[in-house]
Parts: sequence; C-alpha cells; structure tokens
Amino acid sequence: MKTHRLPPEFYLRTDVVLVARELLGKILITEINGIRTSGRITETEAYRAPDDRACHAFGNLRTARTEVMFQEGGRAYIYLCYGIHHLFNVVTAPQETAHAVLIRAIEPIEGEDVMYERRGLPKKISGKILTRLTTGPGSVSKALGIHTGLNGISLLSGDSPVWIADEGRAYLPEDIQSGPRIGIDYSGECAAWPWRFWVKNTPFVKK
DNA sequence: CAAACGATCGGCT
DNA sequence: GCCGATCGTTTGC
Repeated sequence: MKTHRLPPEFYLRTDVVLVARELLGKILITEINGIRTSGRITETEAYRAPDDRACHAFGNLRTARTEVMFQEGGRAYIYLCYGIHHLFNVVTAPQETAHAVLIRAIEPIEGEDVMYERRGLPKKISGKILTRLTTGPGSVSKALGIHTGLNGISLLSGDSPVWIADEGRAYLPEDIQSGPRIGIDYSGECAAWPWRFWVKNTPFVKK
C-alpha cells in the first residue's frame, strides 16, 4: 500500500475543489505505535484562502494556527474544534497558497477492532460495521488515532505515521454528489458554495 | 487579561 | 430535534 502513496503533484495543484473531489475513493492510512488502521474516503470539503470566508486563512490571515496551510501541499492541518474534536485536513497547493481539504468520513478497511476501541464503542456483534464508527470529521480522527499533536506532519515522507494511498479505483462522476459545506452558516455567500463532496450509495456519509 | 466562538458529537426528549 | 460539553485561537480592551 505504501508503494501507492499519492505523489507530491497530487497535492500541489491549485484547484482545491478538484482535489477534494478526487480524494473520494483514496485510502487514508495511519500506522501509530505499529498499529495500522485505514479506510476509503467517502466525504470531503474544500477550503480556499483568500476568498473563502469559511477558511481559517480567509483574507490570507496568517497566524500560528493557520501557518501550516501556507506550507507546500502534502501536509496535515489538524486543529481542535469545539474543544473536543481533532479535525484532519489535507493541505494542498504550492507554498504561500492556503488551501486545504477536510476529510469528513471514511469507510473502514483495516483495523476495525482498534477503531471501535479508540471510539469507545461496543464491538460489533453482527457482520455490519456501525456507520457511526467513521462518519463525521471528529469520528474519523478518533478512529484513526489522529490528534493535534500530529499537526503539520508530511503525508509524503516514507516514515510518516499518516498518509494517503491510491488503490487505483476512482469513483465515476455519476457516483459522486456535491452540496454546501456543513456548519459554516456564518460565512455569508460562501456558505452556499457546493464544495462538499460525497459518495452516493454508501452508508458511510453523515446525514 | 478577558471573552467569544467554533469546519462537532452523542445523549436525551 | 435540541442542547451541553469543552478548550485553543483570536481579537479587543
């Protein structure tokens, strides 16, 4: 799987909305303390400075927190939301261009049992995976062991505990839906931009 | 230094 | 559906 790690060029493109769409179907993997967990990305959102009011770096606002977003594409921007949730974003575009993609949901592939433990959920009894395990950005991070301590790490270097792989399977355009992003009602006209993408016909997307 | 505010979640009604 | 939890970041006084 590491051999199919997404190359720098994938992240360096300037069209973050396109990258958000293309991240659907890619595999998000963590290997923390030798424990591997992974899942197929099923829901994303694009955030784009300077014109997107919902982006933390709106107006190219540069602070200690947003600094990572200004770095070269291919790193993780992880921040704390509501004092509880560690939200995982993929930094894209060349240095000085603050774009990022929030990963909102995945479909578990490896390490399901560890995910249940990390989430504090009772282990499944039937064959079906509880969709709540990895739907919603806070849940994704918790299930994969991602936290703000990993903010800024590279997704490209061979020894990174977090990376994204391409299995070679892309979703067809007709299998993808788009709509307004979640929880950004404060951001004026930007709130209506259809920069949220999700896979049709999968239970692993939050309603 | 104080205070307001989230790119949310889960429990309870 | 509604609501409280919980704390780092940011901004304003």
